[in-house]
Amino acid sequence: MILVSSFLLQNKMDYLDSLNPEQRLAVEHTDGPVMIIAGAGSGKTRVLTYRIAHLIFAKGVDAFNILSLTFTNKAAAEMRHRIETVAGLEARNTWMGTFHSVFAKILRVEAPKIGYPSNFTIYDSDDSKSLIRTIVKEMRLDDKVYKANAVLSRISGAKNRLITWKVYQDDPFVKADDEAAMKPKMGEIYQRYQDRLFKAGAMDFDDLLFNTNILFRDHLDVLNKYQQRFRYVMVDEFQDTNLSQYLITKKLAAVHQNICVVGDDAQSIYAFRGADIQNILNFEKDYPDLFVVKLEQNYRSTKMIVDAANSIIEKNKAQLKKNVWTSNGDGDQIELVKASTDSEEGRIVASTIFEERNTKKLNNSDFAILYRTNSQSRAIEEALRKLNLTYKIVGGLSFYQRKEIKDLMAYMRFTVNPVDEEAFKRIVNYPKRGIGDTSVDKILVAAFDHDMQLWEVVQNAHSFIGGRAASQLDDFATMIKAFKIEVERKDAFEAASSIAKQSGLLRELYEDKTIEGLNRYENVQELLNAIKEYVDNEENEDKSLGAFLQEIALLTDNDRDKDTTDAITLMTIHSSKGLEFKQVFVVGMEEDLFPSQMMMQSREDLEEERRLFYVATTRAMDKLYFTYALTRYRYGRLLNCEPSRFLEEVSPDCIKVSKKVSSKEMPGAFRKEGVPGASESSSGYIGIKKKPETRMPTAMKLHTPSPDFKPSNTNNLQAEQLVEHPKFGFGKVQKIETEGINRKATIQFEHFGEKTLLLSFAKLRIID
DNA sequence: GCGGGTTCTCTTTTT
DNA sequence: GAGAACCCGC
Repeated sequence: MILVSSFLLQNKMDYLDSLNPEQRLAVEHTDGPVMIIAGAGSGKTRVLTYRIAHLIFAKGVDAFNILSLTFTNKAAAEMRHRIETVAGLEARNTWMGTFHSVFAKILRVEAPKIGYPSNFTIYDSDDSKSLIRTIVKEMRLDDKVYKANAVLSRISGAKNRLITWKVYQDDPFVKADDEAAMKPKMGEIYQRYQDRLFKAGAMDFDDLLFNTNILFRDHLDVLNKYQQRFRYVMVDEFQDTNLSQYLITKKLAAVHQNICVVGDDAQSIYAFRGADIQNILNFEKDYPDLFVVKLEQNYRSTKMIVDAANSIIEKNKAQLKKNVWTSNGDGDQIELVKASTDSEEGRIVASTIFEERNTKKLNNSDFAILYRTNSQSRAIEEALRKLNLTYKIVGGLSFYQRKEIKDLMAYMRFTVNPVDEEAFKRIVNYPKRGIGDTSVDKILVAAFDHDMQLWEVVQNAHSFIGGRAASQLDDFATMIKAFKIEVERKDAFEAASSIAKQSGLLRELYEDKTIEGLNRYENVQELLNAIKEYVDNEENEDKSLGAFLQEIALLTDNDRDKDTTDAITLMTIHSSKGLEFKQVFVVGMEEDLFPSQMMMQSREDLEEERRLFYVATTRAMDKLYFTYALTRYRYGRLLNCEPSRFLEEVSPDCIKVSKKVSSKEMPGAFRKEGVPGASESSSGYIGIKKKPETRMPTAMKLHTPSPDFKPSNTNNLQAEQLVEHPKFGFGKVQKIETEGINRKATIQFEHFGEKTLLLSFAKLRIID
């Protein structure tokens, strides 16, 4: 054992020599608070890996005392793999995982302390939304006003900032906000939602973090236990942490103060999930004796790509100063490709890959196609299939979101935790057993009225509902009881197989002989295989079904083992973070698509989209393409598209207009205008058509709201009134229109011209 | 309670 | 364009 260690140590020391001075500092400065600002392609994962190895070998730290938090399971798996190659099996005891998975694991042990069962269920966002819909219905509210998505994101935002429903309801600012949005019942929905989750023994994604905070706040002995255990805490992708996550890490590191955060503010792209870029910008304030290292040398990309990326990101105001540079070769300019339609865009991308692959002897896996939204993959896929190019899609509709998978999982969930309301509703009448919506409603109402547990009501169905449905429910309860016994006695795989068969689910699918039906059947088999693998894996100590469910609830499609065949990668820019490819296509570079129109509410939003653009750009090692289409099918409609404003923000020296342009439409129409400074191509000068009036002037500074800005109740807003908008500044109401249940106000703003705003969204201050 | 047809809604990113 | 919600007749 000692021999092995010293051999690895020797090995590691060789590796140390291969690091540049900054990387080495980041690895060797192990104690006290450290912030590593790691520019794109600066060898961040390598540094993190060696840092852990260094802790174990050079400093003699027990791997058991190291906690390493990442954002995706994939990143965690990658890190674990790399550490084992550098530091050997000893590193296995390091706690490594996503925030959600690590704290779910802790909560599984400690949950009873805060009143939850240890076999609590984790609700995914579909479950959450369904529960919200139920609550909105029960409260007899308009589900067009209280849309599940909007309500959930509001609640999620509150939880990520550790605002309880009580605080939420008592806060006058929140109240004013909700009233201005004409959603005054939001606080009550939050309260009921939380109550129902609790009764169902369930936590949503945000609760895993929220409740960890509660646990650490109310049970100092528990906090102390983990503080002692995690002597070294590391956080990767720190720019994407939200307040809830940040406070957990801060608490954990409070005793030993060995906290190391790694991140790049320029790659912060998860504000919609509550990530707060201020965490990284203000980290220094929390730790005055902070040691900061900047990794600025990019090892990944050509000089051209690094320059282009820098020219993009420098437009942002909110950022830490750094100077990313590379000693790599110049490389080619970025190719800008215009297509007439989205399908032509796909064709050009596919044929370019086909040619490049053959002339440069590249593999499919050297190419990636990145887009802003998942729905854009369709047109690209079609084109790739026509040329027989192998591709794989990362993300998109997840395996775990498929109906058949959720159905089987719901059976397993309900068996393990028979108060899980969402699981119950899913399976009680599937396959059909004559228990309709009316009976289900009666059961739920009975549980609510008598303040009884769902499972108790189901077992005593005769006392609450009559006739046929009651005896059907008896059979259902008997079946679940049988499942419970199986779960207790057998391992996850045996129990799950038995549940799949006995429930009739497998038969139901088997009888469907359509292609989709066959697919569904195979998917269920695949899930069972996954369970088998889980059981067979030596590393998993707890082989119960409950343990497996815990594990799987936090997996996403990105984490599933894909075939290792050589394939082109298609994914959203968000999923591409941390990856690299020789050639990258960023498709759909159209205004309103990228930057997304939904995002364009404020300067902060624009800056986040720009960071996303930066992330996309810096994935490429050798060659980068931007493509856009002049028309695109979206939601079944053919839209006219404007090229993205981002195209104009890239340094003109870095872009050339591609020869691969629209076959149907040659550039005559746009010959006069053009990308400022873009070089000419042999086939003509293709430019960017401008329509400035549809754009928010980027150069113009957005209004800063008055210090006492507070949205007014806009129910009685009328024409001629003066208002202040937090982003657009002062303006005068022109007219108010009612469209269905929506009210719209047309406002003439001092600096931004006339805008029509939906009153349920706009936060306006009425000036008396 | 069920099945089939139709209408409506949501179209941003993920743990 | 897809999936959920809704409606209607049996």
